[in-house]
Amino acid sequence: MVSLNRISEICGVSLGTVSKALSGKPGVGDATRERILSVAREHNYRPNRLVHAIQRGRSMMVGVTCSQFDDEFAGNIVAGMFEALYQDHYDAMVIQWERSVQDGVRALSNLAGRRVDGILMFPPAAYPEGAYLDELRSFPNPIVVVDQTWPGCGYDLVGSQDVEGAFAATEHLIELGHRRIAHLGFLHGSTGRDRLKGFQDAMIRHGVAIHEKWLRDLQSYPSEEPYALTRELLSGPDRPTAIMAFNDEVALQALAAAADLGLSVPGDLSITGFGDLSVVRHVRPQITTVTQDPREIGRRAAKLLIKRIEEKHENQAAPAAMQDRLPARLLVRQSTGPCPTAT
Amino acid sequence: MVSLNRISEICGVSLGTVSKALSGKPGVGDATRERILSVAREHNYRPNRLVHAIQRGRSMMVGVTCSQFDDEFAGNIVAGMFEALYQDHYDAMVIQWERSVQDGVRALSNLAGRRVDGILMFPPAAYPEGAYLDELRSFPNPIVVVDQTWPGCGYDLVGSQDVEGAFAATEHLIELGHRRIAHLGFLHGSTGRDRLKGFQDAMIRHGVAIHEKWLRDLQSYPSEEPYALTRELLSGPDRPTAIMAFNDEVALQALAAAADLGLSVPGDLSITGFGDLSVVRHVRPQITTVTQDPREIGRRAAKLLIKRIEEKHENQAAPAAMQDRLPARLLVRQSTGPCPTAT
DNA sequence: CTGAAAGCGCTTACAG
DNA sequence: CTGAAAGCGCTTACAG
Repeated sequence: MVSLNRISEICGVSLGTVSKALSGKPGVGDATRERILSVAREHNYRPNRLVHAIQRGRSMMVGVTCSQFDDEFAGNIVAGMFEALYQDHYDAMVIQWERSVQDGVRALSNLAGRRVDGILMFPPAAYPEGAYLDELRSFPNPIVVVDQTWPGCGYDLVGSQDVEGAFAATEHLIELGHRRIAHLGFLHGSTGRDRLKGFQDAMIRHGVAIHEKWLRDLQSYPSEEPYALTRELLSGPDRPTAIMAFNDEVALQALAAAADLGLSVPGDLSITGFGDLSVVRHVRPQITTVTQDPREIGRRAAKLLIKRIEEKHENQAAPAAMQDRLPARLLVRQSTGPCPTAT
Repeated sequence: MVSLNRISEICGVSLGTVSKALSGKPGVGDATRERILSVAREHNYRPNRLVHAIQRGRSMMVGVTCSQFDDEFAGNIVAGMFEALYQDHYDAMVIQWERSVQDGVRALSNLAGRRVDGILMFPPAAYPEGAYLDELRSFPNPIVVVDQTWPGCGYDLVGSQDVEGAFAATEHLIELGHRRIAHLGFLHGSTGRDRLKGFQDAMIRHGVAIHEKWLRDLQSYPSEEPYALTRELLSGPDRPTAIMAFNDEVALQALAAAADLGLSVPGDLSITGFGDLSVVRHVRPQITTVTQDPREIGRRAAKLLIKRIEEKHENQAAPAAMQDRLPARLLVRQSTGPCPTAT
């Protein structure tokens, strides 16, 4: 790539003149400007944005850490982030979280070394600890956490109303007459714990007994574990009539397990998911679920981060961390139905 | 973030000495080095990698353009890329392709402005044209295209053996006795055209007639169109006994359409997918499909790009563009079975 | 209108 | 062992 210097040589003018001409600043003769512009075009000159970043002390680059892209939810969050970042002329440097946790210090210090103006963090269930967390805390610019948080996190969060969504799903099952409701949860993460809380709240509110034996906690996820746990749950003599699953993918596996056991859904068993992935519409029965708006979560997180960056640049005092949780609404489809009459 | 300059002030030594001390170069007294290191640590100093990039003429950053992250296939490709990039100490700047095509010149010129050392391109079906393609051609560094290509592309490609995979799937249906085989294709993209070719090759090889009326071309994808097209295909008096779908998501919708029409799969209808997404294992019947290895595709693409970058840096002549296509194997599951006896 | 100089944050020969 | 200077690719006051 040609440099300004090279162009100034070619045109026989000084560096400063070329700079002014190319950035459209006044104070350059028309003929000179024309000549410079045409030479620049001919050589395909692009101003080096790394230099801008150094000079201004702002890279206009944001770090995005994400544990996995391979599902629709994460993908849409990231897509929403990109949308908002692009609008405000920020670029995104992406690092994969698993890696960054494993080899955390290097990945994070990379981000600091590149002088990113902030970090959008989509954390995995295994939240950061130890040296990694120290490195994170030493990062000098704003951080916004997305979807999931952890004890003592202290950063801004944009996520979903997990408690409320789970409450609505549970209430729906109760209103259908179900009393024997299992919960297939994922308690390693804050969203899973929130959803369990929504479940418990609804059960208590409606005076329905919670049976420990029907409460499960996924240990490794994603995996085939939800399928196995569901089979186990449904194989005993004393089985639940409804299962509230941590999310759509878990619900999908629960559905498969029910099918393999010859149980009809929703005839024998009702199942709810969480997230409204497109796949739950393409499956029969279509799964009753709770909507989330990952795209909007991503957008809002990026906008909030940009706001924090601006605030910091104007030397405003850092405001207290906030939580922005988007509504999660119940979407009734085909996988839930009236409780089968007890035998 | 403190600068070297600031640290040299604090320590009362020159810039050069600080630089040498922090980068572990010889020629600094032990006491001085200790003092500098401790001050740097205390102030959380991170060398500014943007400066390195300018000085070396290498940013150690690669641009990744991707149309969508919201599916497992794309997500794993990107994950594979990150894995290989990280190993060789490259970072990734990611831009979303839809955006970059729409507003193409800005996004690409961004990449050039950031001086990325190369581009990993995961193109959408709507391949680049016009001003965008011009901008792409003017990009001075290596480019590797992934999964899908376009007429006159001219860049290295890492993808799958789409023709062979589709051939195997079709042959499988033929061997099950099917003769009335529909193809739900997506001919806007090269992968779709390749899969159609594999289909045609197998049909011709086995002397099975291809019926135009059972050949469909999805216009908008992703969408609900596959569902609608399948219903149409299956509703006439003269319906196929097997459908070969462009990919797993299309197959999933075909399965839903069949279920809604009361057709049993594979009793009345056989369906094949392509891609081996995890969801096709969690659905009943599990879908017969063709495996792809997106993670390895991503890894290889990144490695190839890095190789090209090194070659270029050693002033080697640019080698001819190559295609690296990974095996796509047939995976028989539950959605394909013997052709029902004609009535 | 044009140029020379300082500076952003570094590294790397080269003096002392 | 330590420092001063040049240079990477720019921008921005400030002279002329």
